[in-house]
Amino acid sequence: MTRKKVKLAYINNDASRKATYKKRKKGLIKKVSELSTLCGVDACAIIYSPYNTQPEVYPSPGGVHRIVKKFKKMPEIEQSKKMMNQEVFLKQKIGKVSEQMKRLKKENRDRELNRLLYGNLSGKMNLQGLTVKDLNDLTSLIDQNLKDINKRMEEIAKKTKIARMTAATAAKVPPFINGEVNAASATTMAYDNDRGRGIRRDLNAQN
Amino acid sequence: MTRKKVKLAYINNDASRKATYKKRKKGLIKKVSELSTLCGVDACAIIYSPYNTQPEVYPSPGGVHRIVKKFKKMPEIEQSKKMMNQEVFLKQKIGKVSEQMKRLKKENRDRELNRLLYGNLSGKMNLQGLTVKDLNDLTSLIDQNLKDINKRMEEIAKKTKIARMTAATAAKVPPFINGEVNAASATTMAYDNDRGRGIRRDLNAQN
DNA sequence: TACGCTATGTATAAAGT
DNA sequence: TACTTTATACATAGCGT
Repeated sequence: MTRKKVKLAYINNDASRKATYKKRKKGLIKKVSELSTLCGVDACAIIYSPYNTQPEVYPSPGGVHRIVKKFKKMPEIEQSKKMMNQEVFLKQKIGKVSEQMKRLKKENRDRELNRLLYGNLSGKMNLQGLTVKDLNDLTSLIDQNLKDINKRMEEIAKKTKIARMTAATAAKVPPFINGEVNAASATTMAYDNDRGRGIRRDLNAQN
Repeated sequence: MTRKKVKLAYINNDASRKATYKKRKKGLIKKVSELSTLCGVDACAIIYSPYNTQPEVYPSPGGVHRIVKKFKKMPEIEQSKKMMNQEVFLKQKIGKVSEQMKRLKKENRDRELNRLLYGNLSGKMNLQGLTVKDLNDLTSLIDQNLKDINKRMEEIAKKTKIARMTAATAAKVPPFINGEVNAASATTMAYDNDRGRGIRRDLNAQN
């Protein structure tokens, strides 16, 4: 069966178009009806099609007249205010999608940095190809990772109830359970094993 | 997360109702827009809600006016003809559901008869509790089963390419591959092993 | 031509942030 | 409160009858 992804455009094939019309009109009317019921709002729909001489409406001709009357009472200028029309609808949609794209780009970049970090953990990192921003972000990333690690360590320490362990066993753990390790010290820890500290000072100066 | 099944009734919780309204209104407008595009029809929707002083419409105030105007031109009597309104919509729905129930009942009955048939294949069938209709249906069922079996046999015979088999092996198969076995002979075959043939004549007489 | 089926796409109820 | 996420319910395209 393998259903296609619906090209949002006029359907050229007459039979398909009619079939789609029938199905979607039914679905649409159901939706209007549900919205009215669930949210207790006044809503109507009018659909003109070549398949019926009369328009198909919801909720009923009378109901449509009542709602339309209410609509007509407003001056046109008022009607245009804060109203959902095609243009606004599309613009909002575009805005949302742009936002999402931005997020995705950021996510991608973060992943890339992570890959860089973990891919080089055991060897020496090659920082030559990175921009200043990349390096700063990498620094933040390391900080965040260390914070996460320490947090996790504390959780595990609590859960396993270190206090009840023998002195000999507990002795192996202390470095990780002595209270919280803040961001500054975490960074220091990271750069103590690298040439990074000097670089970071430069970067901070540029910010 | 486990989404509930949507009780089609007014949502009492204010926050939920508003959330649902926003989502569904958006979905509804999208649907109207899609119907217009895909099928090239004139359609509009007007929604009044307590969340906006102005009604929310599709496609635009101007477009709505145009469509509404067209609608208002018709005499009310004409509008009621062949039009989709709430009542017709519900009646059609009820009709469809009734049809489906009918089908399901039939399906259930068929299954029951099948169970009866196969559950008694090796022993003697107890036909005492059955109605005349049950017996007739059971007869049809047996016919159908035999037809299916013969059809399947032929398919298998073709697939395994009997012609290429040795004469010794092929000799075991002939009874099932000698052309098509029609309904009448299938029935005969079935009843040759049973007292059923007599019963069937009686039943046919009653029909 | 219209209707039923079913795999797949889409809408959305809840819960999280 | 509004936006995002996730699991599920719901709508429906393409087929077959």
